[in-house]
Amino acid sequence: MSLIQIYECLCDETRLRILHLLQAGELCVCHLQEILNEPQVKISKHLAYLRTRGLVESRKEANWMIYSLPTKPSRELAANLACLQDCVSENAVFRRDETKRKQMSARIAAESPVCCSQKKPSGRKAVLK
Amino acid sequence: MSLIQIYECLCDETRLRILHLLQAGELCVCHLQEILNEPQVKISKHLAYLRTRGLVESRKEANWMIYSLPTKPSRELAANLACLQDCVSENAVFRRDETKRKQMSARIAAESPVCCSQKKPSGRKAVLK
DNA sequence: CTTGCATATACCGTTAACGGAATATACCGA
DNA sequence: TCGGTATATTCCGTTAACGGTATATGCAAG
Repeated sequence: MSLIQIYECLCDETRLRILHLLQAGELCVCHLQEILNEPQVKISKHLAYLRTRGLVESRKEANWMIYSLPTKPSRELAANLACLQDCVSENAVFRRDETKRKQMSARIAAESPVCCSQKKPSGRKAVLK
Repeated sequence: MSLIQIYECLCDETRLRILHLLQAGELCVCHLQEILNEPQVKISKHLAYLRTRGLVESRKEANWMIYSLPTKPSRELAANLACLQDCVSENAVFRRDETKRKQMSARIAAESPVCCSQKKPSGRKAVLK
């Protein structure tokens, strides 16, 4: 993971929003989809982009893929993620993402057995640590 | 100058080296050319790329164009330039650029009336503040 | 006003990012 | 095994970055 590759990953707003959200903790694809309000394929492809370059890690849980920031980020990555947090801390789009994330967490915590799409209770739920 | 645009500017090694060098002070194109050892057109185009996005400023002096970092950088730019400095401080390529810059400055200070190409003394010299 | 140097721009080919549509895969519950 | 949900991948068209070659512009010395 080179410095240039890090910057390449930071060149897209969707990826910036994903990275910003993941700094508050791991998320599955459908939750990202809900928060960012973007089509699944778009989220999925940006996550693949980030994963192949080592900016995020993923683990499988049932049929969800849960994405998170690396447990051991390089010095360059850590520095740039910190810088990103600083840069977007007052940005409306990123703040709204945070808010939506909190609302979603609250909904999940309230035991509403809904994962993402709010279509039907399914008895299943992505469990985030 | 958006945050995304800043990251786009940071995606290329030549541009990173230019920005890193400019943090130690302004430079003209031919000096950058000498330090980076890259063709003139490449340097010039990357400088134009940076200039149109507000990452560098330029002023004309005789027939030299002298490039520098913005006198009033945005918060995002300042943060990312600081981050860049931190990230490359131990990188061989960037350190070598610094060394070459110092050698060049010493040569100029020693009154060798040569601007860049070392071809012929011309009696002219780019004067850096 | 011509010559030479410094710099910028136009043109071209190659490559990769990006988004969307469609499809494939994987897993779970019934 | 079947249907549905979550996610990934393939295909495709558009766009922009990048590097190189050639050329143009601007300026200064003589």
